[in-house]
Amino acid sequence: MVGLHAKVEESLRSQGVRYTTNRRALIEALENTPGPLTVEELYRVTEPRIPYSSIYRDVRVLTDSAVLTLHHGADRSNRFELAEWLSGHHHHLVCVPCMAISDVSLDPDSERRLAELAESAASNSGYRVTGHSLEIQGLCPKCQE
Amino acid sequence: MVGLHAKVEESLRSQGVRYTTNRRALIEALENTPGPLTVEELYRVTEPRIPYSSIYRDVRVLTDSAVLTLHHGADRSNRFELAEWLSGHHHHLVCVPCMAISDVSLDPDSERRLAELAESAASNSGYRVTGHSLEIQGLCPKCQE
DNA sequence: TTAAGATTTGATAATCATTATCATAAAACA
DNA sequence: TGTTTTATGATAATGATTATCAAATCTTAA
Repeated sequence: MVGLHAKVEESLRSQGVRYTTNRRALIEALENTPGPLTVEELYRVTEPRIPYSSIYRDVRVLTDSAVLTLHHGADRSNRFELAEWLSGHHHHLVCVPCMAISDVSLDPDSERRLAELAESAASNSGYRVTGHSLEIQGLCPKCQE
Repeated sequence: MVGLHAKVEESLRSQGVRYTTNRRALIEALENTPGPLTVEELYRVTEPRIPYSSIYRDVRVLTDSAVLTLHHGADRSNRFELAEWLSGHHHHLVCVPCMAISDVSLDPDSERRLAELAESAASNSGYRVTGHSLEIQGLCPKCQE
Protein backbone atom coordinates (compact mmCIF):
# COMPACT_ATOMS: atom_id res chain seq x y z
CA MET A 1 0.00 0.00 0.00
CA VAL A 2 1.45 3.25 -1.18
CA GLY A 3 1.59 6.07 1.39
CA LEU A 4 -0.97 8.81 1.51
CA HIS A 5 1.44 11.61 0.68
CA ALA A 6 2.79 9.75 -2.33
CA LYS A 7 -0.70 9.29 -3.69
CA VAL A 8 -1.57 12.92 -3.16
CA GLU A 9 1.67 14.13 -4.67
CA GLU A 10 1.25 11.90 -7.69
CA SER A 11 -2.31 13.07 -8.22
CA LEU A 12 -1.45 16.73 -7.87
CA ARG A 13 1.58 16.54 -10.12
CA SER A 14 -0.47 14.94 -12.85
CA GLN A 15 -2.62 18.06 -12.68
CA GLY A 16 0.30 20.49 -12.61
CA VAL A 17 -0.28 21.41 -8.96
CA ARG A 18 2.58 21.51 -6.46
CA TYR A 19 2.51 19.61 -3.21
CA THR A 20 3.94 22.28 -0.98
CA THR A 21 4.70 22.38 2.72
CA ASN A 22 1.44 24.09 3.58
CA ARG A 23 -0.63 21.67 1.60
CA ARG A 24 1.21 18.74 3.11
CA ALA A 25 0.48 20.08 6.59
CA LEU A 26 -3.20 20.34 5.80
CA ILE A 27 -3.32 16.78 4.49
CA GLU A 28 -1.51 15.58 7.60
CA ALA A 29 -3.96 17.36 9.85
CA LEU A 30 -6.85 15.66 8.11
CA GLU A 31 -5.12 12.32 8.17
CA ASN A 32 -4.77 12.55 11.95
CA THR A 33 -8.39 13.38 12.62
CA PRO A 34 -11.35 11.01 12.68
CA GLY A 35 -13.70 13.38 10.88
CA PRO A 36 -13.87 16.43 8.62
CA LEU A 37 -12.38 19.76 9.78
CA THR A 38 -13.38 23.38 9.34
CA VAL A 39 -10.96 26.02 8.11
CA GLU A 40 -10.76 27.39 11.62
CA GLU A 41 -9.90 23.97 13.02
CA LEU A 42 -7.23 23.55 10.37
CA TYR A 43 -5.83 26.92 11.38
CA ARG A 44 -5.61 25.93 15.04
CA VAL A 45 -4.22 22.46 14.43
CA THR A 46 -1.36 23.22 12.06
CA GLU A 47 2.06 24.10 13.32
CA PRO A 48 3.56 26.47 12.39
CA ARG A 49 0.53 28.61 11.73
CA ILE A 50 -0.71 28.96 8.17
CA PRO A 51 -2.51 32.24 7.47
CA TYR A 52 -6.21 32.00 6.79
CA SER A 53 -5.80 33.35 3.30
CA SER A 54 -3.50 30.47 2.45
CA ILE A 55 -5.67 27.83 4.09
CA TYR A 56 -8.71 29.03 2.20
CA ARG A 57 -6.78 29.05 -1.04
CA ASP A 58 -5.24 25.65 -0.44
CA VAL A 59 -8.38 23.81 0.58
CA ARG A 60 -9.97 25.20 -2.53
CA VAL A 61 -7.09 24.05 -4.72
CA LEU A 62 -7.12 20.64 -3.09
CA THR A 63 -10.87 20.34 -3.45
CA ASP A 64 -10.69 21.36 -7.10
CA SER A 65 -8.01 18.71 -7.53
CA ALA A 66 -10.29 16.08 -5.98
CA VAL A 67 -7.89 15.44 -3.12
CA LEU A 68 -10.33 16.86 -0.60
CA THR A 69 -14.08 16.94 -0.52
CA LEU A 70 -16.23 19.56 1.08
CA HIS A 71 -18.73 18.38 3.61
CA HIS A 72 -21.69 20.46 4.74
CA GLY A 73 -22.48 19.59 8.28
CA ALA A 74 -25.71 19.93 10.17
CA ASP A 75 -24.43 23.17 11.63
CA ARG A 76 -23.65 25.90 9.15
CA SER A 77 -19.97 25.14 8.88
CA ASN A 78 -18.07 23.88 5.89
CA ARG A 79 -15.77 21.00 6.67
CA PHE A 80 -13.08 19.39 4.56
CA GLU A 81 -11.99 15.79 4.50
CA LEU A 82 -9.83 13.50 2.43
CA ALA A 83 -11.59 12.31 -0.71
CA GLU A 84 -12.87 8.78 -0.56
CA TRP A 85 -10.30 7.48 -3.03
CA LEU A 86 -7.75 8.37 -0.32
CA SER A 87 -9.62 7.58 2.88
CA GLY A 88 -11.96 4.83 1.74
CA HIS A 89 -15.72 4.95 1.39
CA HIS A 90 -17.42 5.87 4.62
CA HIS A 91 -20.41 7.59 6.16
CA HIS A 92 -20.97 10.11 8.91
CA LEU A 93 -22.27 9.95 12.40
CA VAL A 94 -23.47 13.38 13.51
CA CYS A 95 -24.17 14.32 17.10
CA VAL A 96 -27.17 16.62 16.94
CA PRO A 97 -26.55 18.55 20.19
CA CYS A 98 -22.80 19.08 19.96
CA MET A 99 -22.30 18.91 16.17
CA ALA A 100 -19.38 16.51 16.38
CA ILE A 101 -18.93 14.40 13.29
CA SER A 102 -17.18 11.07 13.06
CA ASP A 103 -16.58 8.71 10.22
CA VAL A 104 -18.19 5.30 10.25
CA SER A 105 -17.85 2.40 7.84
CA LEU A 106 -20.32 -0.30 7.00
CA ASP A 107 -19.26 -3.88 6.63
CA PRO A 108 -19.08 -4.96 2.97
CA ASP A 109 -22.38 -6.76 3.08
CA SER A 110 -24.24 -3.80 4.56
CA GLU A 111 -22.52 -1.51 2.13
CA ARG A 112 -23.70 -3.62 -0.77
CA ARG A 113 -27.26 -3.54 0.51
CA LEU A 114 -27.07 0.21 0.95
CA ALA A 115 -25.88 0.62 -2.62
CA GLU A 116 -28.81 -1.48 -3.78
CA LEU A 117 -31.23 0.64 -1.76
CA ALA A 118 -29.82 3.77 -3.35
CA GLU A 119 -30.18 2.27 -6.81
CA SER A 120 -33.75 1.18 -6.27
CA ALA A 121 -34.73 4.48 -4.67
CA ALA A 122 -33.57 6.30 -7.77
CA SER A 123 -34.84 3.71 -10.21
CA ASN A 124 -37.87 5.56 -11.50
CA SER A 125 -36.47 9.05 -11.25
CA GLY A 126 -34.45 8.92 -14.44
CA TYR A 127 -31.26 9.60 -12.52
CA ARG A 128 -28.10 7.64 -13.17
CA VAL A 129 -26.66 6.92 -9.73
CA THR A 130 -22.95 7.54 -9.18
CA GLY A 131 -22.67 7.49 -5.40
CA HIS A 132 -24.39 7.76 -2.08
CA SER A 133 -23.76 8.91 1.45
CA LEU A 134 -25.58 8.04 4.63
CA GLU A 135 -25.76 10.54 7.45
CA ILE A 136 -26.75 9.06 10.79
CA GLN A 137 -28.00 11.53 13.37
CA GLY A 138 -27.84 10.77 17.05
CA LEU A 139 -26.34 11.56 20.42
CA CYS A 140 -22.71 10.93 21.11
CA PRO A 141 -21.78 9.25 24.40
CA LYS A 142 -21.07 12.56 26.12
CA CYS A 143 -24.36 14.13 25.10
CA GLN A 144 -26.35 11.17 26.42
CA GLU A 145 -25.35 11.89 30.02
CA MET B 1 -55.99 14.63 6.87
CA VAL B 2 -55.58 18.11 8.27
CA GLY B 3 -54.20 20.70 5.88
CA LEU B 4 -50.60 21.80 5.92
CA HIS B 5 -51.33 25.38 6.88
CA ALA B 6 -53.51 24.31 9.77
CA LYS B 7 -50.74 22.13 11.12
CA VAL B 8 -48.17 24.87 10.79
CA GLU B 9 -50.44 27.46 12.35
CA GLU B 10 -51.27 25.18 15.24
CA SER B 11 -47.61 24.41 15.86
CA LEU B 12 -46.54 28.03 15.69
CA ARG B 13 -49.32 29.26 17.93
CA SER B 14 -48.39 26.73 20.58
CA GLN B 15 -44.98 28.40 20.56
CA GLY B 16 -46.33 31.94 20.61
CA VAL B 17 -45.28 32.63 17.03
CA ARG B 18 -47.63 34.25 14.51
CA TYR B 19 -48.42 32.68 11.16
CA THR B 20 -48.26 35.81 9.07
CA THR B 21 -48.77 36.44 5.36
CA ASN B 22 -45.05 36.36 4.63
CA ARG B 23 -44.53 33.13 6.49
CA ARG B 24 -47.53 31.56 4.82
CA ALA B 25 -46.15 32.52 1.41
CA LEU B 26 -42.83 30.87 2.23
CA ILE B 27 -44.52 27.67 3.36
CA GLU B 28 -46.60 27.66 0.20
CA ALA B 29 -43.54 28.10 -1.97
CA LEU B 30 -41.91 25.12 -0.31
CA GLU B 31 -45.09 23.08 -0.54
CA ASN B 32 -45.18 23.61 -4.31
CA THR B 33 -41.58 22.57 -4.92
CA PRO B 34 -40.19 19.04 -5.11
CA GLY B 35 -37.02 19.87 -3.20
CA PRO B 36 -35.43 22.34 -0.77
CA LEU B 37 -35.04 26.00 -1.76
CA THR B 38 -32.41 28.65 -1.14
CA VAL B 39 -33.23 32.08 0.23
CA GLU B 40 -32.62 33.52 -3.21
CA GLU B 41 -35.02 31.05 -4.79
CA LEU B 42 -37.63 31.88 -2.17
CA TYR B 43 -37.15 35.54 -3.00
CA ARG B 44 -37.74 34.95 -6.69
CA VAL B 45 -40.66 32.60 -6.27
CA THR B 46 -42.84 34.56 -3.87
CA GLU B 47 -45.37 37.07 -5.08
CA PRO B 48 -45.51 39.83 -4.04
CA ARG B 49 -41.83 40.17 -3.26
CA ILE B 50 -40.68 39.70 0.31
CA PRO B 51 -37.51 41.62 1.19
CA TYR B 52 -34.44 39.55 1.86
CA SER B 53 -34.22 40.76 5.42
CA SER B 54 -37.67 39.39 6.09
CA ILE B 55 -37.04 36.10 4.34
CA TYR B 56 -33.86 35.54 6.28
CA ARG B 57 -35.61 36.37 9.53
CA ASP B 58 -38.61 34.22 8.76
CA VAL B 59 -36.78 31.10 7.64
CA ARG B 60 -34.79 31.40 10.83
CA VAL B 61 -37.91 31.72 12.93
CA LEU B 62 -39.53 28.81 11.13
CA THR B 63 -36.44 26.68 11.49
CA ASP B 64 -36.18 27.49 15.18
CA SER B 65 -39.83 26.50 15.47
CA ALA B 66 -39.11 23.16 13.78
CA VAL B 67 -41.45 23.92 10.89
CA LEU B 68 -38.54 24.06 8.44
CA THR B 69 -35.25 22.29 8.38
CA LEU B 70 -32.02 23.54 6.92
CA HIS B 71 -30.39 21.39 4.32
CA HIS B 72 -26.76 21.77 3.31
CA GLY B 73 -26.42 20.79 -0.28
CA ALA B 74 -23.40 19.60 -2.17
CA ASP B 75 -22.87 23.11 -3.44
CA ARG B 76 -22.25 25.77 -0.84
CA SER B 77 -25.83 26.88 -0.61
CA ASN B 78 -28.17 26.59 2.34
CA ARG B 79 -31.57 25.28 1.41
CA PHE B 80 -34.75 25.12 3.44
CA GLU B 81 -37.48 22.52 3.31
CA LEU B 82 -40.56 21.52 5.26
CA ALA B 83 -39.70 19.49 8.32
CA GLU B 84 -40.31 15.79 8.00
CA TRP B 85 -43.27 15.83 10.39
CA LEU B 86 -44.96 17.97 7.74
CA SER B 87 -43.65 16.51 4.51
CA GLY B 88 -43.00 12.91 5.51
CA HIS B 89 -39.67 11.13 5.83
CA HIS B 90 -37.68 11.25 2.63
CA HIS B 91 -34.21 11.35 1.15
CA HIS B 92 -32.42 13.41 -1.47
CA LEU B 93 -31.34 12.80 -4.98
CA VAL B 94 -28.57 15.22 -5.93
CA CYS B 95 -27.46 15.90 -9.47
CA VAL B 96 -23.72 16.41 -9.24
CA PRO B 97 -23.25 18.57 -12.37
CA CYS B 98 -26.26 20.86 -12.04
CA MET B 99 -26.82 20.73 -8.26
CA ALA B 100 -30.55 20.12 -8.56
CA ILE B 101 -32.01 18.34 -5.58
CA SER B 102 -35.19 16.33 -5.50
CA ASP B 103 -36.91 14.42 -2.78
CA VAL B 104 -37.21 10.68 -3.02
CA SER B 105 -38.97 8.22 -0.76
CA LEU B 106 -38.17 4.62 -0.08
CA ASP B 107 -40.85 1.99 0.10
CA PRO B 108 -41.60 0.94 3.69
CA ASP B 109 -39.60 -2.24 3.45
CA SER B 110 -36.50 -0.49 2.12
CA GLU B 111 -36.91 2.21 4.68
CA ARG B 112 -36.97 -0.34 7.46
CA ARG B 113 -33.81 -1.97 6.12
CA LEU B 114 -32.13 1.40 5.88
CA ALA B 115 -32.99 2.17 9.48
CA GLU B 116 -31.49 -1.16 10.49
CA LEU B 117 -28.33 -0.39 8.56
CA ALA B 118 -28.02 2.94 10.31
CA GLU B 119 -28.49 1.27 13.67
CA SER B 120 -25.92 -1.39 13.03
CA ALA B 121 -23.40 1.07 11.59
CA ALA B 122 -23.56 3.07 14.80
CA SER B 123 -23.77 0.06 17.07
CA ASN B 124 -20.26 0.11 18.44
CA SER B 125 -19.75 3.86 18.39
CA GLY B 126 -21.63 4.56 21.60
CA TYR B 127 -24.03 6.82 19.75
CA ARG B 128 -27.75 6.66 20.34
CA VAL B 129 -29.32 6.93 16.89
CA THR B 130 -32.22 9.32 16.43
CA GLY B 131 -32.44 9.60 12.66
CA HIS B 132 -30.77 9.14 9.33
CA SER B 133 -30.70 10.62 5.88
CA LEU B 134 -29.51 9.12 2.64
CA GLU B 135 -28.07 11.32 -0.06
CA ILE B 136 -27.91 9.73 -3.48
CA GLN B 137 -25.57 11.37 -5.96
CA GLY B 138 -26.02 11.00 -9.66
CA LEU B 139 -26.90 12.60 -12.96
CA CYS B 140 -30.37 13.88 -13.62
CA PRO B 141 -31.98 13.06 -16.98
CA LYS B 142 -30.92 16.38 -18.52
CA CYS B 143 -27.29 16.05 -17.47
CA GLN B 144 -27.02 12.58 -18.97
CA GLU B 145 -27.47 13.90 -22.51
C1' DT C 1 24.37 26.77 -11.81
C1' DT C 2 22.03 30.07 -13.37
C1' DA C 3 18.41 32.68 -15.62
C1' DA C 4 13.76 32.67 -17.09
C1' DG C 5 9.24 31.24 -16.35
C1' DA C 6 5.66 29.42 -13.57
C1' DT C 7 3.40 28.75 -9.25
C1' DT C 8 2.76 29.76 -4.41
C1' DT C 9 2.67 32.65 -0.49
C1' DG C 10 1.02 36.08 2.82
C1' DA C 11 -0.83 40.60 3.62
C1' DT C 12 -4.60 43.14 2.59
C1' DA C 13 -8.75 44.65 0.36
C1' DA C 14 -13.11 43.42 -1.56
C1' DT C 15 -17.22 40.63 -1.83
C1' DC C 16 -21.10 37.96 -0.53
C1' DA C 17 -24.35 35.79 2.51
C1' DT C 18 -26.30 36.38 6.72
C1' DT C 19 -27.53 38.71 10.96
C1' DA C 20 -28.47 42.82 13.93
C1' DT C 21 -30.68 47.23 14.67
C1' DC C 22 -34.48 50.15 14.99
C1' DA C 23 -38.36 52.94 13.87
C1' DT C 24 -42.88 51.87 12.09
C1' DA C 25 -46.86 48.87 11.43
C1' DA C 26 -49.86 45.22 12.47
C1' DA C 27 -51.94 42.00 15.47
C1' DA C 28 -53.46 40.35 20.04
C1' DC C 29 -55.30 41.42 24.21
C1' DA C 30 -57.34 43.72 28.20
C1' DT D 1 -60.18 51.88 22.70
C1' DG D 2 -55.79 51.77 24.56
C1' DT D 3 -51.95 48.98 25.65
C1' DT D 4 -48.70 45.48 24.87
C1' DT D 5 -46.54 42.28 22.03
C1' DT D 6 -44.80 40.75 17.80
C1' DA D 7 -43.66 41.41 12.88
C1' DT D 8 -41.99 44.20 9.08
C1' DG D 9 -38.73 46.47 6.00
C1' DA D 10 -34.90 49.57 5.37
C1' DT D 11 -30.38 49.87 6.48
C1' DA D 12 -26.07 48.99 8.82
C1' DA D 13 -22.94 45.64 10.65
C1' DT D 14 -20.83 41.24 10.81
C1' DG D 15 -18.38 37.17 9.44
C1' DA D 16 -16.84 33.91 6.20
C1' DT D 17 -14.83 33.51 1.91
C1' DT D 18 -12.58 35.12 -2.23
C1' DA D 19 -9.68 38.34 -5.06
C1' DT D 20 -5.53 41.03 -5.67
C1' DC D 21 -0.73 41.64 -6.03
C1' DA D 22 4.09 42.09 -4.92
C1' DA D 23 7.52 39.10 -3.05
C1' DA D 24 9.21 34.47 -2.46
C1' DT D 25 9.84 29.82 -3.99
C1' DC D 26 10.10 26.12 -7.07
C1' DT D 27 10.96 24.13 -12.04
C1' DT D 28 12.92 23.89 -16.09
C1' DA D 29 16.16 24.43 -19.58
C1' DA D 30 20.24 26.24 -21.29
